[in-house]
Amino acid sequence: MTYGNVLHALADPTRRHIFEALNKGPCSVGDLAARQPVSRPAVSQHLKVLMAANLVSVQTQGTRRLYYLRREGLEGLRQWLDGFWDDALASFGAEVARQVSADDG
Amino acid sequence: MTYGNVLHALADPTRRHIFEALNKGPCSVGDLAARQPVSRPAVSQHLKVLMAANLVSVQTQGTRRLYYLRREGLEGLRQWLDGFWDDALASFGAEVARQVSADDG
DNA sequence: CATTTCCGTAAGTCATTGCTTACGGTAAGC
DNA sequence: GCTTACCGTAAGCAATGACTTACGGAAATG
Repeated sequence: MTYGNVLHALADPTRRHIFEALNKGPCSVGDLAARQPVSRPAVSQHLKVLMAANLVSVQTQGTRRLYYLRREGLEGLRQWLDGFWDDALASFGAEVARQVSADDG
Repeated sequence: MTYGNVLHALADPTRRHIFEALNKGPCSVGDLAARQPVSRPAVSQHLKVLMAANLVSVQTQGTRRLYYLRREGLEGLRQWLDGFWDDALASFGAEVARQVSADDG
């Protein structure tokens, strides 16, 4: 479920651009929007989705709101991905795959 | 770009279910649809998307079409994820983050 | 206190998309 | 050859979503 939100959040290209931009360091919403081909409210809405996925966080600084990246938010997705290379699952999958390829030869 | 397709493909819950089901071994479209709350054509369309993302592949076997998982399709996404923990980027990000937290204390 | 800056949210629009039913096409069985 | 099983695609529909403009609120500036 947690990696579901992450996948959904990172599936959008604009959201990925914002996320990658924040990887270079914290940034305000206005500066973030200036480097995107979309309006500032659009960026704000995207940040809301990234927040819900625990991929970014905020820190108010005067009138500005500095968003920064949260790499921990990627952990769930990473672990889910690693699961596909799990030894037990891989060996089982390989065995079934061998049965399939057996029809070929 | 390649991980973009993967993220898009895996963002849909039904597609994830299909993908995870194929992780247990190859399966036909009908059997796949029997375990999903959607119709068979829907599964077929989802498989088309997974194919475009190089996440699955097919092998015709009589009238049946056995779909199987392709773990290589996840490599691009995995590498993209690993990039966020890259030493250089991380140190740079940490430095900027330190500047932000400097305002706090 | 009035103004400016920076931002989040509401409302509305248009494209995307996930789903369905209907159809056509290929391979096995009699 | 006809039927049956299995599947991909087309067409249509309802829902989601990404974007815009308009508005209102909070903090620095004078």
